[in-house]
Amino acid sequence: MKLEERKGILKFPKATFERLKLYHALLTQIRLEEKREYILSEEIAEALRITPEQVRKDFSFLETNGKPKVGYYIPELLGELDELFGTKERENIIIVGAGHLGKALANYKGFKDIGAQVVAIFDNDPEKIGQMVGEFMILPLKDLPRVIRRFKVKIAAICVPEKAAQEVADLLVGYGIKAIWNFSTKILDLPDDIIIQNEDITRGLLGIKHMLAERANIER
Amino acid sequence: MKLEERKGILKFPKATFERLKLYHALLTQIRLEEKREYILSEEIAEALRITPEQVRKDFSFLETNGKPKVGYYIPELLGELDELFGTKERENIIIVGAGHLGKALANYKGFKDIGAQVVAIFDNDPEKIGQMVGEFMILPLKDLPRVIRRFKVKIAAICVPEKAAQEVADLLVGYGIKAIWNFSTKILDLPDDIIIQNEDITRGLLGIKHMLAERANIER
DNA sequence: TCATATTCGTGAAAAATATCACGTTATTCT
DNA sequence: AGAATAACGTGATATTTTTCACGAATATGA
Repeated sequence: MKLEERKGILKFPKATFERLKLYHALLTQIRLEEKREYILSEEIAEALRITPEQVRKDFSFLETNGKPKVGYYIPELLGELDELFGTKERENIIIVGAGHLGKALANYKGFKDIGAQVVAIFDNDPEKIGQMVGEFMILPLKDLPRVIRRFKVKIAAICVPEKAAQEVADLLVGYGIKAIWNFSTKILDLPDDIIIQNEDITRGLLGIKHMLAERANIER
Repeated sequence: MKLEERKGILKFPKATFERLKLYHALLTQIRLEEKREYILSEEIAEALRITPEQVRKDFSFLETNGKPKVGYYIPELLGELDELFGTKERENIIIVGAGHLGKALANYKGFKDIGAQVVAIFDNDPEKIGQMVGEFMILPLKDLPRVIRRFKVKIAAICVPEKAAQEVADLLVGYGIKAIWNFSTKILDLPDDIIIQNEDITRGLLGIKHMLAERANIER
């Protein structure tokens, strides 16, 4: 294990970091839905289908401590995770592509829980430009530079068809975008210093199919 | 390393399996867009931001061999991956929730590339029932049992608001659904034998925010 | 044809991650 | 208050995954 503490910022194992996101989501939900104060590692583990040991080990990288027989104090734990993920620091994002997917994103209400805020949605279809999506008016691509500058946007969600994705990504990078949140299935070719997060949903489906097939095999 | 070969079915390391999905997506794209026959591990690695050694190691679990100085023969490689993922065996899926997200899924054309097929979309809003989404008419939830039986549906995509997700999931499981493809942010509580694939997009955004913050730190 | 330059294939080593085991601590019950 | 019990914290161990290093194979060009 090779952890570094640099300028007070704890570094987590990558795998732990991934699970911290899950804990954050779970705890955020519990806080909204239930009026409970404490949660056991066992309960978290069951909800996320992992082991309690894993949960406790992950939390050992945090400051928050649990109490034997009682569990972790949810407000404290969630507070630390919020801090860690910077949910208080707002990051502005733009959406390119106002199809169903782009509209779904534009209407999503959960961004504020993770410190994000949609500031505009774009499309190049003259029919769509000017229409409203929730609180946003669909803007033409030529407005991209202005909006990116005005709102200091670093993150852009790409919701255009596969054929157009690379072109749009290049455009965005040209305008100074630092991270591409890619909802198209196209595997983008971009400079190394540009962050790419692919949300290609078909991967999840392949996983499901494989598990179903595996299960069918075992049962026979 | 502890691999098993059981009834002719090779078991892969889990991490390798995840990357095989990426190779499959990349090669599928290349076959459609370009007219090339061979690809180097180096090229694959660059596109996916991993190392060529990793690619070659992963492929070492497959039958397909590459040729030094030439690379891997794309049709053979893709053929083996298609076989592995069962893209020829069609799995029927239903969509519950005809909001923007459900509609986006219903209109997605890439399912056939991975051996899946949407057969119906459902909603409980009387306003929406009967409307068309692409080629599908939105059906009421009471039709669920009939459709599930008729099309032998094992996979259901949940595209309803967070508040309704658990209830819908329970309903689906009651009707015999085996795998839940969860597009809501709700962390579902379901029997262990039900496969759950969460597509909660906010996790990806947390990752982006973290990388941006990390980068800003390094640069200072 | 032979030398050279690439690129593949894959054991071996290193690194990362998960599991185990058990001491510690907080609560509950008598 | 003291004993019993349940759950946390974490070093040690086991497993998984990645990286390294180098021999083998293939194309290219003199």
